[in-house]
Amino acid sequence: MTKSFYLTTAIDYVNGQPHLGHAYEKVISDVIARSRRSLGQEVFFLTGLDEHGQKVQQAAHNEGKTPQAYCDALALDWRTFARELQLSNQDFVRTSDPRHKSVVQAVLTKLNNEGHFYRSKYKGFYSTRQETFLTEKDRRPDGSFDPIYGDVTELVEENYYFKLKDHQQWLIDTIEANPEFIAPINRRNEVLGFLKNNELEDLCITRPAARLSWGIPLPFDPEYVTYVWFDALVNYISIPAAYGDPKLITALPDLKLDASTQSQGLALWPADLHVIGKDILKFHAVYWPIMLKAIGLALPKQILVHGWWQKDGEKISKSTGNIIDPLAVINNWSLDAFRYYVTRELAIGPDGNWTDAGFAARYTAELANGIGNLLNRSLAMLRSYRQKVVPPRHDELSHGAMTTVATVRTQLLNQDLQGALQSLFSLITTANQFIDQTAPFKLAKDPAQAQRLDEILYNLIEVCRILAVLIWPFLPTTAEKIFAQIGIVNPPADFNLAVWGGLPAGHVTNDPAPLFPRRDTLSSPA
RNA sequence: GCCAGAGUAGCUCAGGGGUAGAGCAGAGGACUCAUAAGCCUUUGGUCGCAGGUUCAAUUCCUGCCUCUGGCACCA
Repeated sequence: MTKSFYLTTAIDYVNGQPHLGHAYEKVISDVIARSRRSLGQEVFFLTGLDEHGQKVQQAAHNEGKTPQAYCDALALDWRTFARELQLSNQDFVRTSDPRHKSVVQAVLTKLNNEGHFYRSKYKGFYSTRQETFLTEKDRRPDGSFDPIYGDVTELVEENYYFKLKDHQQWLIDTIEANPEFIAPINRRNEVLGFLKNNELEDLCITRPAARLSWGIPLPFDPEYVTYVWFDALVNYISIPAAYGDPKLITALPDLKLDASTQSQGLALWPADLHVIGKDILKFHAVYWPIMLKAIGLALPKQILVHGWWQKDGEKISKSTGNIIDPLAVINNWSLDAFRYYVTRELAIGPDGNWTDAGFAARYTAELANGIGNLLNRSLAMLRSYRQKVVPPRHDELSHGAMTTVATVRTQLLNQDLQGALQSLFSLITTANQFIDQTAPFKLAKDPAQAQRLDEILYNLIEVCRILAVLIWPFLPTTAEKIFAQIGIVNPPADFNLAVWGGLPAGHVTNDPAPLFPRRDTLSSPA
């Protein structure tokens, strides 16, 4: 079986409801997944939830639920959210899944047997009320701890540690030898700078089950559960293992799995892309590669780090109330408008700034007046002048269109989603200029110009058809609507359709209908 | 505090030793197929501040100011 393009999102921690940051990461990942599929690759797109830990245990307790029941309820919301975003994920992992737990335990068993762990004592200040250790940073200027922590006592706790330290130089060498491993480049420099200027400390990988019961028990010491690293990060390999990826079956020979899914033998690992936020870069660029090396697995091809959103130039925060509810935006403006704004507004990497005015401006200028109006005027002219029948093929805009197609292809393969949208819209401008220069509405008044009018109309409809194919990974519903209006039955989900001349003479289109109705028109009384 | 990066048109940003660029916003115009859309033209800048190197600096160097990111909690 040939290896699929395997991409993942971060798995989100289930305390609370999904917000713009979650939606953003999932949408850009989905666009990448759809792009690769359109370009002919098999794709496995994974997203999911991180469910263990103190906060969830506490929140469940407060609601009088078991942690599992609490997570089950929230997981439903998050799956619904994924559907609302039209994510094309193949699976949805939850860290409380038995299939995930068994992989985590197999990993822990293997690394323990091979001497990657040791026990050690940690002495620190412990807040019983918050059930957490405090650090020097938690002290107030006078040296005391904030009363919210209650009684703070010095406590000694024994835990398991993973030997990170030994692999520091290897990691530096690996990152330097693989320039693509961390993108964008400034994030790579950040990691290298950190690794060269600091000595790694070994990683504490457990919590005593006595104070954190909602976790995965260590197979070799039931007094402990594994802490976040060997739980959440492992999701990236636990799902491939569940589908019987031979690389994982070999690396984890003691793993017992569900035979029905395992028999599929999907070839997924190594991941081609981990899409993450900048806040979890260290875990993915430092801990995870070393964990994989210890397990005996290849590293992912690339870690793609995106930025955060601000609103009106300020940090998004619930307390100040400047929040964006993605579902409200989707209900108000349509899913495709949301997907368009977040992919078009910024490149993957820098922080973005959400403004309602900017959103409305892009909607009107680019979606309604841009792609929507081009399709509308092209189909309207074909209807008026040729009774919706496509004339014989003509190639006047072919060269420009094919140049755009080639550029977009390269940009999609480089995950340059913003650039691809910009390229695609330049073709819209070209087509609008073409209409202006050739003035088909004038030619229509002169029967002697019938052939020239045919030529122009063919070029316009064909450009619209190609635009639908190019835009499908970003705006799947819109692309399908364009095809439907042109009267094409097959889906626009295949990049190979973006070849000039695909529209046959004599084809009959449907009637035009606005793809993105102008909002000012909508809201004004008739 | 330490380590990076950035300050260029109203906004978002590109560029780079020799007449400052794009998109959007603003202004004007010709048209009418279209969602009053589209097209053409066009106004805006001491290129953060102060020095230095150079025939020539927005670009290179130094200092300063401001902002952002990282310095192991958090999409």
